[in-house]
Amino acid sequence: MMSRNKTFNIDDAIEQAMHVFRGKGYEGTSMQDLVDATGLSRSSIYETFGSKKDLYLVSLDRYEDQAHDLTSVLYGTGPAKELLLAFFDRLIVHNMPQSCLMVNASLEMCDHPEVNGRIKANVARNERAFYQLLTRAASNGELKGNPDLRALSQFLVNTMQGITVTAVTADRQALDNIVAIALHFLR
Amino acid sequence: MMSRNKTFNIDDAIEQAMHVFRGKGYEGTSMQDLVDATGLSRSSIYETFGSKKDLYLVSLDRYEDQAHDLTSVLYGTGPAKELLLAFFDRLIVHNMPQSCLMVNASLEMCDHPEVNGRIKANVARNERAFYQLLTRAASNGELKGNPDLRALSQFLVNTMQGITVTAVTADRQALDNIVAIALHFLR
DNA sequence: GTCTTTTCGGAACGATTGTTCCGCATCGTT
DNA sequence: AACGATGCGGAACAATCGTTCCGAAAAGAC
Repeated sequence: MMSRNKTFNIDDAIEQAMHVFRGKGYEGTSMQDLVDATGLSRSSIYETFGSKKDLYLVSLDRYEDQAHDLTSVLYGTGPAKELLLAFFDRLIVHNMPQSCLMVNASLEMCDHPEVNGRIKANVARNERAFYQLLTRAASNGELKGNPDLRALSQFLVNTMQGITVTAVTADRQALDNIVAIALHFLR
Repeated sequence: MMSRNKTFNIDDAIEQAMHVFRGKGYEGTSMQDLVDATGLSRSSIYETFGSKKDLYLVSLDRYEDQAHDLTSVLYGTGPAKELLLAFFDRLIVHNMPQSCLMVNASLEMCDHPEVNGRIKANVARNERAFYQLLTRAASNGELKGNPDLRALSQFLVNTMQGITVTAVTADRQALDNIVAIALHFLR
């Protein structure tokens, strides 16, 4: 016998919280920031999510969900080079205004086990996406030489993470230069 | 007619503060943390440095000074490949316990102009170090093809920054894989 | 030894932190 | 229509934040 329903949309609240965390980091975000951004009252936030950290974890999960849209490009059809260029283009656009929440979390919250697990899951998923693409590319003869595909996947993830940091200070041209060189292993 | 000298060593205090900031970030570090780490009283810290942020900026400068020791490897003599491998080895060792203060600052404090300027200076210095090495390597015929050395320098800086993020979750083997692939442009 | 200037520990500042709690408003249920 | 449970705004919580201030201790200058 429930009597009243929430007047706000939980998903919207998470979305707003995620943006704040992404922009200001965990420690840099205050509860007041979250109240302002979501439009909810403190009590509603605590009742719904439990704590600031819980809301942060939920925000990480939301971010991870949306990151799937980005990596989905890598599962497309066509030449590997085209797919990778499209992927990195989208990555750069995504990170030019403000950087990646996951990378942010890597540096700020790496010693919190719940956060660390999510980071590792994110990295592993990216690595798998690259690996899948590379095996296909290899069998199509799109790769120079006979590279270690697992190592190459790790290299591409590293390039990704570098770009989210580099994007803070560099201009678009520099980022494109970086991508072009990183993809030299392609025929 | 000065009457009394400081009983502490300012350089030591900066060193300790730098370690704290590196480990916990700017927002994550409290004044109490700095008091504990340096052994100074609050008043001494404020009298000597001005504010928490001022002490942070001084810590960044100290970090940058020490970073010179790392890049100095790139100015050595011998095959470019050896120098770069030695450089990345030292970079990895440096970043395995805890990540780079500059990269941390890039993500956490990028919108503070005084911080941003220092970050850009750090990136520019690294880029110059690579560029210098690459020009020498090019004239020695150590490079495959005829690459754009400026772009290649940017790529190496990006690889550096990626490694400081990747080092949080990856093991040593993965990092070595990444370096090996990143240096494929060498003959 | 006295004077004078600076250092520095620690108390205190107001502001803000994350969190809790209360009471009225709201709405599904009977 | 009355009940009863839930939602939620806002006041209040203790703790901690960065910062200031004051008084006693210290030490070079005379």
